[in-house]
Amino acid sequence: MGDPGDEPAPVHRRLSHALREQIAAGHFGGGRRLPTDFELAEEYGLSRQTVRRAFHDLVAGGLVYRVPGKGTFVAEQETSRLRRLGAIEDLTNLPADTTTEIVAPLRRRADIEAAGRLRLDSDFVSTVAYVRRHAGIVFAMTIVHLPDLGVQLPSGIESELGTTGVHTVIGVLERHLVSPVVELVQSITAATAAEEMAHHLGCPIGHGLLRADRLYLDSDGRAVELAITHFLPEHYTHRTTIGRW
Amino acid sequence: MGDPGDEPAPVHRRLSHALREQIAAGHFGGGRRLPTDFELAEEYGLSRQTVRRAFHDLVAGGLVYRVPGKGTFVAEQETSRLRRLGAIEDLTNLPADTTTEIVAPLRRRADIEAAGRLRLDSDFVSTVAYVRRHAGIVFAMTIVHLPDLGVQLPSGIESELGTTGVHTVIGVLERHLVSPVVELVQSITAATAAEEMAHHLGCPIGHGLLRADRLYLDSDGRAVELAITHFLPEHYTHRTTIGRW
DNA sequence: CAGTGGTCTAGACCACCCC
DNA sequence: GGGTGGTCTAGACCACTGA
Repeated sequence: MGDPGDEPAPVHRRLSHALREQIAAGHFGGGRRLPTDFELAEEYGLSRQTVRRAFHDLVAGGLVYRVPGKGTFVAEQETSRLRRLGAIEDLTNLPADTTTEIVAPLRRRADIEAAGRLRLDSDFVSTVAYVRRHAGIVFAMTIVHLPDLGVQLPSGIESELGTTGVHTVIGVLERHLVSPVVELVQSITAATAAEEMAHHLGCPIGHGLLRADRLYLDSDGRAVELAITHFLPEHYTHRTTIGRW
Repeated sequence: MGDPGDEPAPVHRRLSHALREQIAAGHFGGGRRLPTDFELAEEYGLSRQTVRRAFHDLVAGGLVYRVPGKGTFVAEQETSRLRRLGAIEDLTNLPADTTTEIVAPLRRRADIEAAGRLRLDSDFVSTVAYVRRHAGIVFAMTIVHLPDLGVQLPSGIESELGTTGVHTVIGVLERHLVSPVVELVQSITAATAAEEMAHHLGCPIGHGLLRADRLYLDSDGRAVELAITHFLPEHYTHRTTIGRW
């Protein structure tokens, strides 16, 4: 009943999704070349334009780049403190060498502000907090607010996010949702470290931090997660590229 | 000589450029509908696919949105402290009700770090600093570094950026460049206000600020401007949207 | 029902790269 | 010269909107 939400995705999107997964699995690692338009059109029985449409999305997300006369290549990994967000899927898995550690367990409680930002009728949200480490060094702390979803919250959400967790909350959560997450609205601003925040991040009180609010929306426009992350500017820079007039 | 750089832009890009300008001029103000694919194809003598390609860029930039069965509409303006960057052209004109005031005049001097980030052989850059106001309130301070361009620096660059200026430096500069600006690399992090910065921004020393470094590249890959802006978080939030799996 | 945007195909020409 | 990606065309079918 209602909308099943399982309308078949367009062919070009399924192709770009398949290519993303193959890239993530390292099938084209080390700057090796991807198949050409014509090869993929042949392999999947598609027109070249449909293949190009799929590549267009990957290029826009910064995952690959194309060179006229040469071919299509996997973009080099961003290293150290630079992070690029070009696709929602980049958020469902933590980058290599990054782990999370829970500092406040999942608890259901009233939070008017978070509930309002999640556009809930109720004032109750479930909240969990954790720190993120890269190469063993804490570089951020995240507070996640989840609405009362129709489904039971995944019971393993905490154990799955243990010290050596490699998934983000949204990555774990998404497997339990009926509608997929299709949009992320991100607001970035600056903040200063209060006492508890400074304690978890290992910085002085009053230290300048980068604050990112990320609101995840499913295909029905419902907010399914609000994540508020404070980054240590010494260890994290948010980078975006705008181009192609 | 060398490369003239005046290779004709693709038709779809010229169309999207024309539509951008008409939108900026208010031809489709107040959520009114834009022409349909077929109308534009007819008017410009193009195929529908080419028109769609032009619209795709505008949609990706967040300038317009399309509703199946209804039409194409200009996206609502972001208000107050939210700012969205979807296209380089958004940077060449200041938003409405925003002005600039020079606080340090243009001067040529040695700056190894800035020269390095502009990838110059020389250590000399020209630097100018100004504050930005919105509705009369200072919300940011920008330091702009310019390389020694082949051309004479526009003599009117300061007067053009007076108290009531409506152009950004890159907007003025771009009219004097041989190659157009086609790419912007932006890094965002947090910083704290030093004494002079705090003075210009009217905030306490040590106040948390949002710092954005913007490097503008022309079509030959040369850096033509490095702009370092510190924003007051109370009056500015950087917002981006990621979507469409 | 006509009109809209979303998708896909089949074919073409071009500039560029590399052999 | 063959292969690559970039562009453009002409036509088709679909789901959805709104009168």
